[in-house]
Amino acid sequence: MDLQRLRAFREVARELSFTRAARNLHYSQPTVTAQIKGLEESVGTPLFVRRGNRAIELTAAGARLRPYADQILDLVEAARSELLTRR
Amino acid sequence: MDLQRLRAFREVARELSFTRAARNLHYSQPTVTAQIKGLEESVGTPLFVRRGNRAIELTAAGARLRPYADQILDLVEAARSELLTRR
DNA sequence: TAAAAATACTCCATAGGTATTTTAT
DNA sequence: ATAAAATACCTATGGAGTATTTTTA
Repeated sequence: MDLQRLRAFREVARELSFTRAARNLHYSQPTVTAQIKGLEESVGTPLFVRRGNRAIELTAAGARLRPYADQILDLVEAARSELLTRR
Repeated sequence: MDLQRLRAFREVARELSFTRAARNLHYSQPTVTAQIKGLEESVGTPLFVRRGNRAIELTAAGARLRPYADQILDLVEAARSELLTRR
């Protein structure tokens, strides 16, 4: 569970597509696939249900993770601008 | 700004010592030094004031970062146990 | 059959370590 | 003089890419 993977997760969850998420994040599709796979391994459970070329969907675990990912990444953003603004 | 470095930062801020933080985190002292250096570069400002063998202290920026680091890492922990407990 | 995801592979950057030097009390 | 941090150096892992194959609607 690292921030890069959480960002990938957030984007894939938003887009429900590895390919579109990859485009938005400026990664290749296999890289995003690997990032999600890595995150799934690190949390010990699948986060998306895959179905070939059809749209993917969140698992129950994925749905539970989502708000945490959002909060964490928002906080990271807040921390960063806290440090920048008051320099 | 990644989670590993935030963990190092939290521990160094707690201990006010790279050496003790390294011991607690099961890293070598140079590794923790490098982690903090990397974090400082990534946020663009020093987080600790060094003084040779004397105790180090937080800079103003370090002090501002601290509560964010704590919150972020607590949330990560919460997310992890959320996924584990309700499996 | 066409789209999207998965796999196979390659390469390089970086994260970690050990050994040593520098610094400040 | 000594304790702590910084630096130099080396290695191995993993994160990124491209090319290709597999899958299923």
